[in-house]
Amino acid sequence: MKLEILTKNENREIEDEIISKIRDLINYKNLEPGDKLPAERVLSEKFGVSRSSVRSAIQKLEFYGILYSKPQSGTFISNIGQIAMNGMIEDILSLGEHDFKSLVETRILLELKIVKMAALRRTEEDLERIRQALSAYKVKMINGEPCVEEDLLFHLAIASACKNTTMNTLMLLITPEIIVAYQEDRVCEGDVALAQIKQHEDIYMAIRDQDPQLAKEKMKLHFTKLYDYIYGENRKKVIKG
Amino acid sequence: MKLEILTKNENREIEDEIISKIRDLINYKNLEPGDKLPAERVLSEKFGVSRSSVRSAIQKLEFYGILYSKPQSGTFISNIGQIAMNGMIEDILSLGEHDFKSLVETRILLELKIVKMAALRRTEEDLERIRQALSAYKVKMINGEPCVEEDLLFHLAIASACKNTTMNTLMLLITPEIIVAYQEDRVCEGDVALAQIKQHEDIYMAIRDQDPQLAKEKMKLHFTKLYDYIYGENRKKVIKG
DNA sequence: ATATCCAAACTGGTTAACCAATTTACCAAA
DNA sequence: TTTGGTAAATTGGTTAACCAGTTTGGATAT
Repeated sequence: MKLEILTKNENREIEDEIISKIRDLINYKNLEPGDKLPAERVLSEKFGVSRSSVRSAIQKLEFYGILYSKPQSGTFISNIGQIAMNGMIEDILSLGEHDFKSLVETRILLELKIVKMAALRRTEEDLERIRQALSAYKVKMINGEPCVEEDLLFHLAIASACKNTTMNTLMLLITPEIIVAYQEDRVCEGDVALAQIKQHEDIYMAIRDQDPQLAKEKMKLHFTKLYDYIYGENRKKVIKG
Repeated sequence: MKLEILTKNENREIEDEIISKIRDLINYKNLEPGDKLPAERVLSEKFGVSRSSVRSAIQKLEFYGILYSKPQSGTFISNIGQIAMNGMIEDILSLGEHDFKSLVETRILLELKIVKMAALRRTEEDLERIRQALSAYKVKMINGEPCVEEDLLFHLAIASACKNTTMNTLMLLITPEIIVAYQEDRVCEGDVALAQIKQHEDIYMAIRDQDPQLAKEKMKLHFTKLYDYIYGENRKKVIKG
């Protein structure tokens, strides 16, 4: 277990080091957007690392849109300026794990917007999918079983209905971390369970009726509860009041 | 060029197909969170694809938090339930490129929140970084040079100051696409340039004075201009009025 | 002098062999 | 039966060889 962390850190450090070296190379050689990076083999030799390490570093920069690779041709610098590139690489290097508070803050921000858009743009298929997710959630909830997954699936179904590809992707990205953070089998009981179900049903009905403002209000209500749970007294296994 | 697209599509299709097969395998074998996936070699043979293809698919699922790999041990299913996993994989498979409108919508949503948080939490170092970005932006702007990069660096500096790791990461993710979409060398002239600079300065000063509400207002002003530019008449190379 | 063409070198992508660490299975000793 | 240790098998990660296009540079014909 300890080793795993070490390995990950090591790998990360190696990857980041290569990224840093690539940045230095671009700066030193004054490469501009569209210019070709040295070949992977050359870089691996110059940096004294394996070619696959270089490749993984390049792929990461490619993912962030800073580089792009053309097969049988080379790797090129994207059409963003040198200054912007430097700043972004610095940010990429310095970004670490997400703290739970920032995750929840972001989720709330996203979903208050998403639910409005979903209310306006949802199709019948979206509605049916949301309804099914809600149904699965209710079953678990009533039986007193853990239902974090079903809860978040409900919200993901809404995100899918909002027809904003970017926001949907971002929700997909941050959702797993939230699920894991919640994973300790938290359940609700009695009145609270019923209240939670009602909140979800209210959201669903607002979307069904295509009332964006009401949907946002109901989502806000849903989140005030969540906010209390996050920032309130120490987290409890069972919410009773 | 055509080939590049084909190659990418092909790759993507292969990767998605493998992801789909992995999902089916998990469902068929009823694997639960924490269970170990078959070894990469086994999967590559079973699916009739190369091991590196399996690896890239696994890495993608790892990025989305659905799987995690332990060196010399195996690949395991993350601590999210089977139902949630299935829904998320379906979403991942269906998500494509981001349309420009959704990118801008998301950016605006994020930044209106970010700028408030930045005003509250910025350190002196953050402020200095923002100031420098603003300075670089002004120089280009006054000289009538393209300054999209400097503009977005200014905004990224603000994002970095908001101290929300998740939002900062998301900004880093969506920013390059925006830059590229804007890249056609757009410049402002005369009064418009001065107005743009003033908008930025207003935002900077609000952050400096730690006035979140004012910062948000100024950012909103900045974005109404942007919104017009996006949704208004056909995009122009030079904004004059 | 210029345009055309072809082969050799170079490219990123792919495949297969290799490595070190971990897990597993088994056997001997208590 | 339980325990300890050891060696073989299995793992994800790494490296090196290979492949199919692309680019390039110069030889050749016009």
